[in-house]
Amino acid sequence: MQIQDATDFSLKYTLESGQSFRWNRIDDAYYGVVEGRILKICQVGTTLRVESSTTEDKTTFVPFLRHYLDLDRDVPKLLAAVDNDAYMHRALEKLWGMRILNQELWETVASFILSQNNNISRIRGIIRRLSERFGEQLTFGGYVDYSFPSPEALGATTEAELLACGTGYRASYLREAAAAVVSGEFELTAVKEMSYPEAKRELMRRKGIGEKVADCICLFSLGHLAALPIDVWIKRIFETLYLRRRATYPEIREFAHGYFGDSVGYAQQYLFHYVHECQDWADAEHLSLIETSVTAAAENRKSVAN
DNA sequence: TTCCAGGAGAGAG
DNA sequence: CTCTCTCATGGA
Repeated sequence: MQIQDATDFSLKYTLESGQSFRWNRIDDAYYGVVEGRILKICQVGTTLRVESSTTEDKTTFVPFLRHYLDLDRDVPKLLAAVDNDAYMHRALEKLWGMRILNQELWETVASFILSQNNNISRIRGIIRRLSERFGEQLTFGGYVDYSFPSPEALGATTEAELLACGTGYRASYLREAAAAVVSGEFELTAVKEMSYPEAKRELMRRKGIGEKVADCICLFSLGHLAALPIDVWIKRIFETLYLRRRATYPEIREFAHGYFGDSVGYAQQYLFHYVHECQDWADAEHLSLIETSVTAAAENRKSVAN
């Protein structure tokens, strides 16, 4: 199966930017588990070659994939709207084509509950062990992986079993969220229909889901591009580059929304991954990129909006 | 060995 | 509202 028109798309940056924890690169192909099947995806130019471990109906599989990879959104247009300064411009150039995935809701809820006060490589390890232990085995040629565990599977475990997978103190958060989904108290299908503020508020009713994790779920699963997950890196980025002072989370949120607008979630993802790819992200040369343009860019945005 | 990581909850002020 | 302390884990 192929998608021929993957223009302005980078499989590498999309799958390696810390929004999904389930992809592995082997040579030039990416292997991952998406909603109960193993996918192998390979990008050559603007063509994506996709293979699945299960038999797929092309009429539904292609739209499913396009939505997962956010290929049906006019991302270049939206990125133009956040291209406000020379620093952001450099991030956009380096990571051009990175898109924000639309991932399955339960897996995203569970994954980002596990992400708190944790690092990406360790989150990946926890999710792999949970899937091995509580998911179902999938095979694709010689490649073996496991589906993400259902709410039923995780809700029925003990915290000791979750701890054995390395979840740490987040075990109770995960188990309780899973049990709430099973009982019907936590309605994921309803959350999908909600606006961004409603969905965020509903998600934050769960123990272990605060503002940052709720924003990750809204952005990486529900397609709410106004969501702005502020982790230690995003805080550091805005304090160092844009505000040039220590700032509270509400201050950062207010500035970022005013500066980048409705697609601040996309802007955030480019900045987040750029500083992870680039050790000298805050050297004098980089700092000068914003100094010269932040004021003008803010004025420009305001005049465009009016 | 200490520090850090896509933080959140509980408590105090 | 803001600040602080704690939480389990393992790689750097």
